[in-house]
Amino acid sequence: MDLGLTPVQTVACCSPLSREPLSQDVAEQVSLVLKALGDPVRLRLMSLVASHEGGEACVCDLNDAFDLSQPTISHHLKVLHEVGLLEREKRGVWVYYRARTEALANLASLIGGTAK
Amino acid sequence: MDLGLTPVQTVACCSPLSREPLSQDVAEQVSLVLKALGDPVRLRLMSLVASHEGGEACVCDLNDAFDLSQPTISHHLKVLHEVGLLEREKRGVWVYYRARTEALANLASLIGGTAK
DNA sequence: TTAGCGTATCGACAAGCGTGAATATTTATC
DNA sequence: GATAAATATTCACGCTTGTCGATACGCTAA
Repeated sequence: MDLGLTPVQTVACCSPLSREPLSQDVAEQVSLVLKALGDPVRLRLMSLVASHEGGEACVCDLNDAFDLSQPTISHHLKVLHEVGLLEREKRGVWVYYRARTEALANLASLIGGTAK
Repeated sequence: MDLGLTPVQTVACCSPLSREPLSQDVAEQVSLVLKALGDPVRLRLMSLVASHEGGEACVCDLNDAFDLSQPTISHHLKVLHEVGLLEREKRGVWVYYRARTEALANLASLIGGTAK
C-alpha cells in the first residue's frame, strides 16, 4: 500500500474513525501523524507556524518561543516535516516552515468526521 | 488550570491550532490525547469501538481483533479511558467501552478547524 | 579566503512506552 | 462454599524518544 507517500497523504484517502474499522496498514500510517502531534513542543510548534501570518514561520522565531536548545527544536521540526505536516523552504541562511492545512483538515475529518 | 478534568475535556475549550498559538498548558493536555491516539493498536481499538453498533463494544470482541495478549489490549483500553476518549461500563462479567464522539469532534475541530 | 551566523546532524544518556507471563480481582454458575 | 470465565494489575524487559553538547554544513559578508 505504500507508494512513497508521506503519512499525511495516507490520511486523505480513508473514511472517518467512526465510520468503519481502520485497517492495520492505515492505522499504522495515521498513528505516525498523531504521534508526531502527540508532543507538547511539537503541538505548539505546529500551532505557532499555522497561526503565523502567511501560515509560515522562520526557525529563528520558533527557537525563541521555547526554553529548549536549538538542536532540540530542529529535531522536532524534522519530525513534523518527515510526517508531512510541515513544508520546508530555505531562503538564504534562513529556513521557513509552512503548515499543510489540508493535511490538518484531512486528519481532522478522519478523527471527527461522519461523512464519506 | 487543572480542575480534575480529563485531557479531552480540556480540548473542548480552546481555539483551533491555526487560529492562535496554543498555550503551553493547553498543549500539554491536548498532547496527552493525541499521544493516546498515536499508537496503531489504540487507533484501531478506538475505531473498532466507535464504528461498532451503538458506539460501544465488549472487550471480548476487541481481544480477538488483535494478535496481542489480553493484558496488552487491557492496557491500551486503559490509556484511552484515562485520557477520556472511552467510557467504561461493566455489565456482569463483561466490560463495554463506548466512544466519546463529542471528544473526537472537539479534537477534530481543534486540529483542523478554522472557526471560534 | 576567512569569519560569522543560522540550521542540521551526530553521539550519548535518562526516561518513557509497548509487550507478555504470572497473578489478582470480580462475577456467574454449580 | 468451589470452580470457571472475563478483565485488570503487577513486574520485568527491550526498544523508542526527548534532550543536550559538540560538531558539521551552508550561506553571506568582509
